[in-house]
Amino acid sequence: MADHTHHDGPALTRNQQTVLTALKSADKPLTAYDVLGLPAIRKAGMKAPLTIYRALDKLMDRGLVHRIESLNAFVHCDHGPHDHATGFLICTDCGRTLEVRLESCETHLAGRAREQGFAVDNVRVEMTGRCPECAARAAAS
Amino acid sequence: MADHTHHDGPALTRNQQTVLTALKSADKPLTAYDVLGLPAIRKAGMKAPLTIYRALDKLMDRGLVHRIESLNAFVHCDHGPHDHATGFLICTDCGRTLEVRLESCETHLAGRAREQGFAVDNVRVEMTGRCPECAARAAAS
DNA sequence: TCCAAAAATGTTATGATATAACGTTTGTGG
DNA sequence: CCACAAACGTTATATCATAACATTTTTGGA
Repeated sequence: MADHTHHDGPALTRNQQTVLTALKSADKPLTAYDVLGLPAIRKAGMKAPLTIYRALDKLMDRGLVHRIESLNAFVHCDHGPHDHATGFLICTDCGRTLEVRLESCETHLAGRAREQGFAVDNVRVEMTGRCPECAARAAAS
Repeated sequence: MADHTHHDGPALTRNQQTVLTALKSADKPLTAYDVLGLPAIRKAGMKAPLTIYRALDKLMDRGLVHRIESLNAFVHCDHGPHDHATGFLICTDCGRTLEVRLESCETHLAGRAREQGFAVDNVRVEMTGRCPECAARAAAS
């Protein structure tokens, strides 16, 4: 190995790094405008929505960030780079999400699609419900 | 049986019926604004977005219409009333969708969630790819 | 090194999606 | 027939996302 880091393309730009750090610091998915409103983002000089969306697009291209469609929000990927589909568990009480791998399920889903003659290239799964903490809190009340 | 129809609540209102008919006539999902722009809708006197959204909300409550999150669009449910989760196959070429039942897969997905202590109440699956027609057309070119 | 092409960014404006607030009408049960 | 709830109309506004175009930065050769 010639280098001490694993490369998947060029280094992140300053904007991209700033946005990624912001998402990592958040404990739940943030909308682009949530990100835009963060002090760290303003300090970095980012002040237009497009600036945020552009950084998010690049981060998604690399699989470092995922979009939660049903929330119009973005969350950093805590599973490291991966090829297979992931699903998200979204707590309707606290808004936090949990990412789950869908190894076998992806195969199953894509199989169901193939039965219909459909050639799948992307699978998205979002599940809503209560996270363990919120379920416990609800049970206690 | 006392009646010849199966009831699941009160009859649809005129607005709801108009919107449902519009979605049934469409060959792919429509956004609320797509619906708003249809001649049949204008003829029925519906002219504000909120009018459409309200009808769509009620239709979704009854399971007669589904929302495709990744398209911000709505499609009528051609599977009749159902409890279990459904998935959508979305063709990235023609924009048409196919609804597929997820009987066994839902169990699997919810099981994965339960492993994490998550109590799931809703599962959404959206898959993009090419429908049989578009795949054939692409192969021919 | 320096230049040219590509990528990223800044800035302004605008497009697309969705809901708040509030008053009126309609439908339904007592 | 009345009272209540649901649906509706209307206006305004909130929220999410991209177009267009000029400028700067990065990068990869000559």
